[in-house]
Amino acid sequence: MTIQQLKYVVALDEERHFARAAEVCMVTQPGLTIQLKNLEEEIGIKIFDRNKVPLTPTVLGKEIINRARKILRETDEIRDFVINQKNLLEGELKLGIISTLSPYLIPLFISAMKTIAPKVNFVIKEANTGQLMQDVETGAIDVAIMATPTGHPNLVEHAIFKEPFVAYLNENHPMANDDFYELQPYDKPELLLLQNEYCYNAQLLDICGIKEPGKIKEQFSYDISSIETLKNLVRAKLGFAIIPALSIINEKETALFKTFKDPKPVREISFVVSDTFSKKLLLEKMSQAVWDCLPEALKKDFSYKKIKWNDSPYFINAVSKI
Amino acid sequence: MTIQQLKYVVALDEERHFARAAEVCMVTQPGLTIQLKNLEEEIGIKIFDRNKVPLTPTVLGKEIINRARKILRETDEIRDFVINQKNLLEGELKLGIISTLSPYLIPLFISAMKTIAPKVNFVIKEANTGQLMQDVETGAIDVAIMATPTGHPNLVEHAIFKEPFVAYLNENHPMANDDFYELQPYDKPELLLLQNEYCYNAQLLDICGIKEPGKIKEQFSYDISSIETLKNLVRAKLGFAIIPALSIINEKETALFKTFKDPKPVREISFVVSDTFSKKLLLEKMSQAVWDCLPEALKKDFSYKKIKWNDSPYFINAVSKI
DNA sequence: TCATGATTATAAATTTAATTTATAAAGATA
DNA sequence: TATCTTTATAAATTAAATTTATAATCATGA
Repeated sequence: MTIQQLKYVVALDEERHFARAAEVCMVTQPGLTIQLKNLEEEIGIKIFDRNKVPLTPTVLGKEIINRARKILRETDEIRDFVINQKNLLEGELKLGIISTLSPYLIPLFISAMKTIAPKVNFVIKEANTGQLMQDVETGAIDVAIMATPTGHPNLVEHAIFKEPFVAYLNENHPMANDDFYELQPYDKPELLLLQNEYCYNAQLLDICGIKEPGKIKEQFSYDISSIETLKNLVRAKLGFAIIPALSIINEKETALFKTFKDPKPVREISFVVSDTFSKKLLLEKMSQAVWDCLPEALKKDFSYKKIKWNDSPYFINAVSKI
Repeated sequence: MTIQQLKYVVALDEERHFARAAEVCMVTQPGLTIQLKNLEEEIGIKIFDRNKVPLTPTVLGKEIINRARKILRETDEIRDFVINQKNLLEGELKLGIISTLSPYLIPLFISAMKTIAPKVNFVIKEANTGQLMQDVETGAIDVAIMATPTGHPNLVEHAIFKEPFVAYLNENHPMANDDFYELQPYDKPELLLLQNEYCYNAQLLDICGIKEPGKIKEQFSYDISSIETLKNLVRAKLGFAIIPALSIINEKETALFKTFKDPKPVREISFVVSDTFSKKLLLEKMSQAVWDCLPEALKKDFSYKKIKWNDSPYFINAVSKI
């Protein structure tokens, strides 16, 4: 069965005449006759009764013609769908992004998008994970870039990359001269966390295998609201921090940023959209833009351990290769 | 776009590997690669991202893969549908037929069906049109053979043939020696009708252009329940009858049966089924059987005037050629 | 870093299939 | 009976898919 044969069947039903149907299909009559014959032999039934004038579909033939029509419509819809998607590559897109990623990714992302889809205007909002999920659901933003899986049933996640965590030690740390960092029991009470970043903190607690956040170092009297602040606290020898890899790509002095031994703890970064989001080609282009602007090290395969930040039943904690 | 290309796309999504997908499709890897390329160029979008390992569908690609799956499923369903229909060519079928047709058609029909679908057992019920329509709707019978259109929205009609009416004159009739019959005003009061056959009588009144049945000849004191009775009444010179053509095929003495001049009045005989009736192939075979057993004269084109028997809005009184 | 293995892409040759041209057969028409 | 219309068939042609062979790419391990 070929799509062409289905076209012949439908044309023949409309024209009720071999020669005219062939003309409509821009082929000659014997070509159409033979292909109809081939199809009829393949499915094992006569679709048209040639004894009647004008020729008439058989009872079963009518059913097959209807099904053929549907299939042809659907093949056309594939084409139309792609064309429509291309039209959606202009206009405005409201993008939310978690604050522990935003300062490092957004500048690179925006310049990559300028090349890939120059007619799209981005309105960017920085917020925490909970806020972003809510905003996506209400439609306040179109797309969020955040750590996943969310476990939220109405949101669709498109994973883009795995961002490893790195440890930032101060120069007095016992492992300050090692190549890799491995979690030490004495580091746990020193772990610095962020204010108002439940998701991020939960990931760190998971890395450190800490169940009860109460045991960790008390927060300071002011809000630690950014990764940059964390770094400065480490530099002031006030603790030890675990930070995402993209936050060190602009650092000059890299000696005290230690990657973990394999499997490295990572957070999965994804585009999160509502399940009714329709700009799929734009999403694809954005995914491309993020991938293009990533440092090479993050594009390569590596052994990783995906870190969880919630206890959703949808979440599966996995050790695998990208 | 070809069905084969869609198969390749789906196989590739399942295997995520060109060589393995090609193996599944029983082709070589370059063949599959080229066809995927052709399809991607035709619709204008990359379906798979070959940069990732293993290769991954693009966001838009996922959508296309889903649509491809649906189309392939539907093509398979065409095949399955035909196979299922063939299985329905055995078992029992409850067939209803109007009494003005039954004695002439059923014997011929049954012997034709014995060749075409020998494993079908028919349970035949003779009844009037109203009863048959009700029986089809309730499922008491599967198929009815009757005059159409019925105008009933839940019934589906499959026209089989047009049966002309003929006039039966007694030997004293002024046109007894003519080749054709044309309706005469003096015949109207002499027209013989059937008891309990609203539909048949309505057709005769339509032929004769009579609006008010009250004006016609009073019925006799006993029920005239069959065409054969009508014929005998004519032979007894008790009136004039219009009868369906199939009722004279076994008559030896044909001189007093007169066909009408063109356009001949006809009744359209159809299979009538409920709109949920599913044995379409069987219906087709039955249609074939009826056609095969018809006298040649009824298979040929002729100019006709379709006679109505109800005032349904669905009915269109037409003068045309078969 | 160089060779190796795995994977996808490309080129040319081959096979398969669809289509055309030409014509026959069947049926209707005049 | 001849003619016209329509569909079917045969052989030749064209187009397209597929195969074989090989190149290019990229990750991997010595």
